Amino acid sequence: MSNLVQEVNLRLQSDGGRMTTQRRLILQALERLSDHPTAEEIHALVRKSDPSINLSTVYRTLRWLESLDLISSHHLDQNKHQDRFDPVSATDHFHFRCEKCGTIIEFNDPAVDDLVASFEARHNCQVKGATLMFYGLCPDCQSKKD
Amino acid sequence: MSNLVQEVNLRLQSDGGRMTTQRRLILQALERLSDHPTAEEIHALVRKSDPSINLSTVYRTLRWLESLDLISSHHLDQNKHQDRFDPVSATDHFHFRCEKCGTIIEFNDPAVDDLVASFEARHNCQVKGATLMFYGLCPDCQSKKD
DNA sequence: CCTTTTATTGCAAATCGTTTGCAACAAGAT
DNA sequence: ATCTTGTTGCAAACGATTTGCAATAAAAGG
Ligand SMILES: [Mn+2]
Ligand SMILES: [Mn+2]
Ligand SMILES: [Zn+2]
Ligand SMILES: [Zn+2]
Repeated sequence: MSNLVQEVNLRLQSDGGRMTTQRRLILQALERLSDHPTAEEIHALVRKSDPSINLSTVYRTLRWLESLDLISSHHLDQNKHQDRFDPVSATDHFHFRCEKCGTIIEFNDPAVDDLVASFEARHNCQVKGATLMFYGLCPDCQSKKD
Repeated sequence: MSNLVQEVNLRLQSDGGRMTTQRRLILQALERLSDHPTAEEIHALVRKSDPSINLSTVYRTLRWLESLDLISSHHLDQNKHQDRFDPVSATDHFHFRCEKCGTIIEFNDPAVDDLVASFEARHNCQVKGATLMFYGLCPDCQSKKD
């Protein structure tokens, strides 16, 4: 049984709720689509196993998983008002997006914590989360001609 | 004459195009609404001077200004798929958003450049832009009871 | 000035991504 | 096997933004 399915089963035991075929399929899809799929992309994949599954069920399930902090969502595309889902919780990891081919590279840097600390000190704020995003050209797209 | 209006007139001279009353009003609104207004908020303000101005004109003008790199837009609200416009170009400045009252604080930190440099070196990428966003509690909301 | 050209507008309708109400369904407890 | 109620599919509503098009009005040229 997949990792996410297990994790969800634990939550269901403590919080109540039901494991359904739809939920199982969506969780499995999230694990296969490790990149940052849209709801439509997840829908397309689960439909291959169960063509009757509805897009609204996909959305409901994704939002539910988000509220459980098992996945997260971001606005990764600029000029697109579309959520992309991250099969990984909001643990601090950040994104680079290639403006040419759309590739997403994930990264982490402990120096962000220093940035946060410095900002908190300067502005007397309490920072609970951060999103950091770089845009530019990936190695492949740099070498290609324009 | 306002700063933005002047800047736009320069662009019109070199690139062609027309200065209209609608554009002038939208530019002035952008200067007055220094916070991060939505298109609707800008529309509401310009309507006070010219009630016949249409929301689609506001959008068209904002997107045009964005393409000229005179303003920028961000997804500042989480869980809201709405653009907020920044009367300032995409010069590197970042945002903190209070999760309780919605206040936006702008800040800058040269250490972000180091972060970028470090990422570029590690991943052989060329970074052209960055967005950084913190969420948490502003000074006021920290002191208030929950 | 007046005419002409064409960039820009207002309007209504279309589009995109997402959410919601509700009756039908099915998980899983009894 | 039955019952309860959480979950689903469907269709419709929704919020934000964009688009096609005929009407309007800048500003250039006479
Ligand atoms: Mn990610
Ligand atoms: Mn700003
Ligand atoms: Zn690329
Ligand atoms: Zn606050």
